[in-house]
Amino acid sequence: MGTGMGMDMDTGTERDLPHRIAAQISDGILAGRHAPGERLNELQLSRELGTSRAPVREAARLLEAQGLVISHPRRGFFVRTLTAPQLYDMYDLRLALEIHAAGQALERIGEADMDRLRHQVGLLHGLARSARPAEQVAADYAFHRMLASLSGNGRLLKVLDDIALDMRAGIAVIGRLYDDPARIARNHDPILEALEARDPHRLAAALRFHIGEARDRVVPLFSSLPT
Amino acid sequence: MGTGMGMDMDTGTERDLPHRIAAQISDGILAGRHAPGERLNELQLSRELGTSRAPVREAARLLEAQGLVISHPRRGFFVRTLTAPQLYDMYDLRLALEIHAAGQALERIGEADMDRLRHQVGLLHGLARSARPAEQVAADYAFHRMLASLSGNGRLLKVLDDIALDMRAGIAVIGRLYDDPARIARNHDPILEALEARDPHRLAAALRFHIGEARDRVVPLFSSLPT
DNA sequence: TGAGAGCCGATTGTCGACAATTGACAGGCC
DNA sequence: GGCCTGTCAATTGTCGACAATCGGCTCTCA
Repeated sequence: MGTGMGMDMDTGTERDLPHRIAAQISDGILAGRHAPGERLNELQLSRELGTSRAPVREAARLLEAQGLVISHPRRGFFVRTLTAPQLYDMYDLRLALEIHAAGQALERIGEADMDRLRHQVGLLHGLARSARPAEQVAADYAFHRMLASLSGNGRLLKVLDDIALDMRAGIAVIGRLYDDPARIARNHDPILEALEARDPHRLAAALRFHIGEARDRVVPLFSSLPT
Repeated sequence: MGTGMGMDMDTGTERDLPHRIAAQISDGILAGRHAPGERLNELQLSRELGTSRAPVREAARLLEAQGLVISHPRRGFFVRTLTAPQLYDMYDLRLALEIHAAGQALERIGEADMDRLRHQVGLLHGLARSARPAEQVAADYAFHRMLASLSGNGRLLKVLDDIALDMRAGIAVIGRLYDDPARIARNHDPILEALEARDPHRLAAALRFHIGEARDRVVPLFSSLPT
């Protein structure tokens, strides 16, 4: 088993200005401050950030290669719009990656890791009644990311991170994704059980069910968007 | 099944200057003109390309997000160096993705597609005696990409493309990868047979064997590099 | 009234310049 | 002799400016 890097892909170094700007724009997109399809005005952004346009453009290039932003030559940078098939593809890809990652994780996982996973699922259950969608999404994502990181495959984790970011950006327009938090929390129990039983088959099935359900719930909802 | 885009992810539009520069740098890395770990001198590159440094920096950002290049703040951009575990991770990821993609492709594949796949494998066999490694690699890659594109998942194809580029860049230092072209060509036959038989299990096994073999051959070779 | 040509403000793409930082080199001190 | 320090060329990071281009608007004409 290979381990390209630890679970924290963070380099630890202070980040570049273009990277910080890219993070700012990312956050802006995720927070809904920039709607999908919206044009990113370089001059306006640079003024808001107190810099010139050059670092902003570099940040936009980072986001472009990451898939969050698309550049139309001579027109500028635009927040990427997601089509339903693209969203479906991302769920499909996530499914394949997470199942594979979980399988790998099974062979590397320790008791301390199991504890953290259990804790995370417990957190999910606790949040189920809190009616704070943002925290639920975060906790859900944290669990999946934790599991993926236990695969030891840093590249896989990076791909999943990119997908997660892209998905969250694209479906930020849908406010209420977590229509039944308790059910979603419960969907994580079989995953946990399969992990404890070290049963790769059940693990794959549980993930397939959970992610497949999310896909079948979100994609149709997304398809029937106003615009 | 979703289809985010066709098999040609090319936008069709004329490319940006930064994109063209990024392609140039990519090619330079793949051709071995830029060794892994080497610093990319912005001024020199811009002069060679007849532009200023701004588009070069944007190109470097594109490559950075893609993983081909890494930026050390205040130090510049460097061609990414690959470690053996990272290379292993890429093979592992490729394995998971290609198996998944092939499974999806099974349900969408037509007779015309099968013909093209057959043709490609035939080409591989023909090239096995040609002693032209570059063309063999290209033909091999073309087959795998074709199969992956038949999954209909554009995002998956993009990830595989990124990995392939990254891998080829990292192992460009190893000249002779195709020590036994005939054997590698033969490894594609079971894949083709499984496809014709519409047998997902055999298909997965054939891919696992083929890619796993490549991994077990390349990674140790890479580990024992001079520097 | 509707369509088309032409103008105009706004925005992008690129450039050259300048300040800040880095790594290397030479020189001095212990 | 080896290590530390100060200087210096080379390079990066950022900026403001300028030309090119785009989309929208208005004006004109049938």
